[in-house]
Amino acid sequence: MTTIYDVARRSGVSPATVSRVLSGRRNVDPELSEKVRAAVAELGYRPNGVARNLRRASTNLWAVVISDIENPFFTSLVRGLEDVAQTEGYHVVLCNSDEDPAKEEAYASAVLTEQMAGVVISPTSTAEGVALLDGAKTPMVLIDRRVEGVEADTVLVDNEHGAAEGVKHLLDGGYQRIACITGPRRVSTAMDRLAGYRSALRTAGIRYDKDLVRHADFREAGGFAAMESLLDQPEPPEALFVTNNLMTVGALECLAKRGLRAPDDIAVVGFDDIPWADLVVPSLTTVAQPTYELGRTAGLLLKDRIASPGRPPSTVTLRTELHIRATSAPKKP
Amino acid sequence: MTTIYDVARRSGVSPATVSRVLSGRRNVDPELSEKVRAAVAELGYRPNGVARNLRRASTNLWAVVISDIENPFFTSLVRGLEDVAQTEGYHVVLCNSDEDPAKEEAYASAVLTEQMAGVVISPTSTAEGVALLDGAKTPMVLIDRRVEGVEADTVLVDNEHGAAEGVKHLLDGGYQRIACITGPRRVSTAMDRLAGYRSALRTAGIRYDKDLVRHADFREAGGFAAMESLLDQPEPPEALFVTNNLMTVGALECLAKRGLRAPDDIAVVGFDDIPWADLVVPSLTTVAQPTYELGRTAGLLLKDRIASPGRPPSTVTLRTELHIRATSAPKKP
DNA sequence: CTCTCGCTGGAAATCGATTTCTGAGCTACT
DNA sequence: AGTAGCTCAGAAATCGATTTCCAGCGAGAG
Repeated sequence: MTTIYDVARRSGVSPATVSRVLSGRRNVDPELSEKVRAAVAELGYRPNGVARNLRRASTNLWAVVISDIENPFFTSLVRGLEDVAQTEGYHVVLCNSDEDPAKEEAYASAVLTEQMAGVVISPTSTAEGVALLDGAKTPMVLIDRRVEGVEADTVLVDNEHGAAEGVKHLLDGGYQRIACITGPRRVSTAMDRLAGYRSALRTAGIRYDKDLVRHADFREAGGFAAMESLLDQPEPPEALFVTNNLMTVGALECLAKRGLRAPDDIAVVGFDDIPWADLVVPSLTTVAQPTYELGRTAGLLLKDRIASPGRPPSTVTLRTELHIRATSAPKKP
Repeated sequence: MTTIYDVARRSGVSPATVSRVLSGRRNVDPELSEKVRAAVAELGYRPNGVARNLRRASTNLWAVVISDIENPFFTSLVRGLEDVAQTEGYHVVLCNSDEDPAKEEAYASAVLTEQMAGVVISPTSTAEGVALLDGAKTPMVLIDRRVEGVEADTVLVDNEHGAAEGVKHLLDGGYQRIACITGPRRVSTAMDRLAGYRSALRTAGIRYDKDLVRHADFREAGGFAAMESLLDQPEPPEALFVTNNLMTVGALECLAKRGLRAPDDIAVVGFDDIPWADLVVPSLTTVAQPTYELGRTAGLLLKDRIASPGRPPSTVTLRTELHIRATSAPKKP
């Protein structure tokens, strides 16, 4: 391993000068500068980033803590974040928490010991990791979910409005008995989207019926089970609103298993787009989140937070977009 | 920031002893040990990972260099890798190369300056990054593609066999004029899968017709264009084999645009599974790669390579699996 | 009883780059 | 001419943990 001392010796200057030439932070005699560059090239010198990090007391790493990179919602988000990171000179460390508070905390702990420059995190329900990071004043951006009692930059989508729009679309199609499968009560997105569902019903003058609502776990199996339970009722719903992509898939699988079809047997609108939704037949109507933008915005906020740690936290709320496709076709008379 | 010296002072021992207690690499008097632990707890001490990395001359970071995390093939692979990394105490740094040799090289360079412990890489066609890493003797696992002239651990799937199986399935269904859309000539997977296509035809006694073959870029737009060009021929094909997922989607979009349907107008088999393929109607027949296993295997190889850098490189070849669905239904008489 | 071996704890060196401090040399102004 | 002020190069301190080296002590063998 060639060090800065080797380069210094070779070019007949001090290590300090080599450092100054390479970082360009101070004027150096062009002649010496040239010698240093030559020595660097000859020796194939490459600075040791770890040593630099130690001295500078910071790294160029960002962590992104999400529940599962296999969920398309997160992969696109991570892509947006990575694009920002790359242009800003950071690298992204991928952390799958699987919604497990213990894993989240382990990653948060790693963020601290490895002195990472910042974190973008989608908190688990208990958010212990968030508390740890918040206490350590690590630059942090919350994404997708709010956390009570934590003041941090946050990027959200307008869940309530998006959900209301999706449900209103079903109402406009003539559906009245609309069921809702949402997530755990402790997760802000689940509650916000449920609120949107309720507000759309209220606006349409339809009474809220709690027998048409299920709280599941945001996973495929949970969506499947919730759908079964809804269909097993004496009077099953004629339309369905599901508050995330995995549960939507679970619900659709349940329908397929029972030989039911959307929209003829039951109309469906799902939150979160799915990849290549246009190719699916019948194609799925979704409340699409701007996932790439979510990640990109988080990256920009994180960059700003690192640049000026003192400024008050801001919350950015992005709009969802209703993608009307086949599963929500108007009710036939 | 509390350091090991603070802990040492507080517990009345030397920093060396604190280090020994925390790393557990040498026997320490239980009484001192207890004092140290108490001081650690009181001060909320957390070791500085960067300092440790400098002294140990290694980090606990793995880089995974892929073309695009938004491609489901890679997201599942990355997930498999990350699971191994986590159990082995490493973190995964995500690097999207976008098939751009310059980006690949920039990431390879970062791997070296940041002293990362290892790399899993899906090489771009020119593989300059791979050459750089290979020259620096960085522990490295090649994934998905072979690289001429580089001796490194490699994880592949049996592309030729998988492709042949997919094409044979079409032949068995009574299709004869089978087209193939494959990738760039410089990419090993494109050529291996094309070879599988040819060998299946040969086995069936069908002459290879180069007018039925297109080389595209492994992207959606390329698949779309290739499909157009195939359909615009005087005698269009009656079945199609596409060698990756994005080009398959492009080809299907082209069919949809022209009002053609699979399998009635043209039967389709695609390489790479797509998420929730079962929900798509008509569902797509695919030659599925064990993507999660690919990533997991790469992780295990990398771990072994780091543990024993001297041992000869090995290549692991995993099997593909033909998922027969609707788009390849047998030809109707 | 003495010598050696083994075990433990502390002092100090070490990893490699950055940065502060110091001093030399030069300019410019009084 | 003398001095204040400036620029720039080098010496040395620094970041924080690890690890080598050494000293002291106790046990066991000869």
